[in-house]
Amino acid sequence: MPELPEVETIRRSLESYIVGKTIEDVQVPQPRLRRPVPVAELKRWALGQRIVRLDRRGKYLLWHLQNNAVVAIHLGMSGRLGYYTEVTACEKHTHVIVTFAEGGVLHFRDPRRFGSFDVFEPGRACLQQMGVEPLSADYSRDYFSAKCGDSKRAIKTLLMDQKIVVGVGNIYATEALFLAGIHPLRPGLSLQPDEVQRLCAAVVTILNRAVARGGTTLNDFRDARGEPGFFQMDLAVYDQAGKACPNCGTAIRKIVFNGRSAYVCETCQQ
DNA sequence: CCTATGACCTGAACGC
DNA sequence: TGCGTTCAGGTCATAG
Repeated sequence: MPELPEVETIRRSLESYIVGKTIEDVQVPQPRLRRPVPVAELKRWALGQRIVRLDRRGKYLLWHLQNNAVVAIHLGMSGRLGYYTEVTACEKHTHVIVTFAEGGVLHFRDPRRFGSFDVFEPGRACLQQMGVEPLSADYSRDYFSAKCGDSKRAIKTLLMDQKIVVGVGNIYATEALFLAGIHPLRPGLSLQPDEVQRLCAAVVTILNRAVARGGTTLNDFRDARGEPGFFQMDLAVYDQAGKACPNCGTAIRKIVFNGRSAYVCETCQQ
């Protein structure tokens, strides 16, 4: 489900509930996820530890513990974190339950099991293969050009490649390409310098807007408190097949490649 | 190395 | 009502 803005929204809402708290218990009623939840390691490194900081890296949520271990959570397509002040009955597809000494419990649910819930022991580097953060100073036209300027891959595929830039998924790649006026199927090497510039700027604009609005409410996105996002109004093209392009009125077309849907205004995006 | 494809899962929405 | 089909915000392994 979530891309960078959704994970960031969850991070912000969860932060106030669990930073400074001590992990008293970890239960794993269903360890099967993308990778099995490492139950023994998780208990070994997390039990009794205080959470000192919540961070986000791409689509991962990171819990930095007092002993320098890191809990890394990916929500896949359908992952949810639910915070409750009282002990609460375990819903279907609940994989991990974390209980805090100061009160409060957190449930991780993921029906499709594309998510993950891992722990990295103190000092062990994690998530080394990931690209730059699009909302950081590392992300520039020059960086993107260097990574994509020689590639024949479709620009939308490049935008979604987490080894290049993290956090951008199908919705925001689609929206950024529309805002930049660039066709999703264009090979990376075909983009002119001004187009790369426009695209990088569009990614930043779209992500900042989405973060400011608390993520996208397409189907069932909720933050850790169960509040819906507020972004539903201006998805210009994503999931808008047949509707009028907000710029020119041309019908938005759905195209499928790399096993994913993309939406495009064939007039505005060349 | 690069690229494309299917596998991994469940559930919601839709057509008949 | 129910059954079958299609599709979904993401990675990952493997084949060419």
